[in-house]
Amino acid sequence: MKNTATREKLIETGAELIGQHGYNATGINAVLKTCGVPKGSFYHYFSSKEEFGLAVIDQFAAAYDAQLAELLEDTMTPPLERLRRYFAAGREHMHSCNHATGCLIGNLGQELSGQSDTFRDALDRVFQRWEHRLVGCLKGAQEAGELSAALPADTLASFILSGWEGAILRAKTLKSVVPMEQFEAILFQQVLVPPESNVGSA
Amino acid sequence: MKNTATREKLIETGAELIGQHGYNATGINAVLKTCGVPKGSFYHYFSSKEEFGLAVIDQFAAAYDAQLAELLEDTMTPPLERLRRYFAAGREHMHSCNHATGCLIGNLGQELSGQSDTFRDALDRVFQRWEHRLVGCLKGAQEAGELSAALPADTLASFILSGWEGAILRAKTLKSVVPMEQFEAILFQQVLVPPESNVGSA
DNA sequence: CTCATACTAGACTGACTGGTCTATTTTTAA
DNA sequence: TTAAAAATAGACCAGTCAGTCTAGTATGAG
Repeated sequence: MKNTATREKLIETGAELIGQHGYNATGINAVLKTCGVPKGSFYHYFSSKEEFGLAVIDQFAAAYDAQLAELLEDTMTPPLERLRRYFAAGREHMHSCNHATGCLIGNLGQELSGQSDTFRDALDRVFQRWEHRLVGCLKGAQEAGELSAALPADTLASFILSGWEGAILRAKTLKSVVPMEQFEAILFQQVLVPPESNVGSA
Repeated sequence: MKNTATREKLIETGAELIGQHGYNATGINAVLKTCGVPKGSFYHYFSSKEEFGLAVIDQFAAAYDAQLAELLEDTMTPPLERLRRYFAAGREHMHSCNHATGCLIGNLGQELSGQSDTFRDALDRVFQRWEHRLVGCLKGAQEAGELSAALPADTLASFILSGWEGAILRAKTLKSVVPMEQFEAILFQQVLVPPESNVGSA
């Protein structure tokens, strides 16, 4: 029987520290000290820091995707309202980490995608799954008549994901969720508009 | 007379390496080896790596702001066309660095704003100057009747900056400028619209 | 019980980190 | 001409890094 508890503890601690300080700035020794695991165990479960980092990404992606599915596929709620709840959850998370962590995948994408193709591929897959969830929600909104069908859902999803990630970045440097609120405001006012409406008219 | 050539060479090399690998992953020795400057000179000009990093940011911000002013305040060109040129320049730069570097300020904002308030402040000031240039251009567009005056220019500028930074991040992880193109497409189709137009109607 | 495997434990290694130190050369000003 | 200041030069330091190594303990199968 495999003891996965230690492995999970390492990954959990790693996600926390890497989220706070980034991948390069997080030493293995710091992870070990934080969760009280000896080095021998670490290299029993992971062959290298890179493999560990990938495991952290995988674990985070799985948990995040589950949360995303729950929020964006909640059929009891109108599609655009699900999106609003998703944004609200993001803002809350930003508050709860004192505007310091932001989005682990976004952080690592910025830090590592120019450094290692293995990491870049892993992170890109996460982004694409994420985008795919958005596409589903947006198509639902179009079918429900909440959203103009004139805009292709996949382009829209890419637009939203980019904007949201950028807003998180700005929120980090500003130490305020205002950029996230501004992004959401204009997004719903100008982009996620019902069919045949006259938006933005002066 | 101060010999600023060596200092500038250090900053230039630093900007390049930090842009490629990030701040933490760029060692001082690597910078020195790349530009052939001995360590004694480095610590003659900079008291620490942090001060060096801030100098790199300052230098980059000044150069970037100058370029921004040239593009966005070119009165021979209609305001929204200036913005399109700015986006085109960004895409070209993304190509020219093989989708690896992206935006130095965005990279460092992601990497360092949770790590050091000094860095965070410096980077935030750059973002704000940048945003201010956008506000000017957007107000110009509103005055020229190219853009609905219903949307506050500062909220719009924040929206654009966030979206653009996020699109750059996505472009890095995807190794493709498509996210930047998608952002621009929807931005001009839905957000930067003339007064009283019926956009997005199905 | 016995033996192999899973796991824990942490001292240790070589490479590299940011930073210090002393010495030397070049430049400037008087 | 000379002395101070600016700048170059790189050996060196303590600390940290990812990763290795050996040893010991727990566990489960037969």
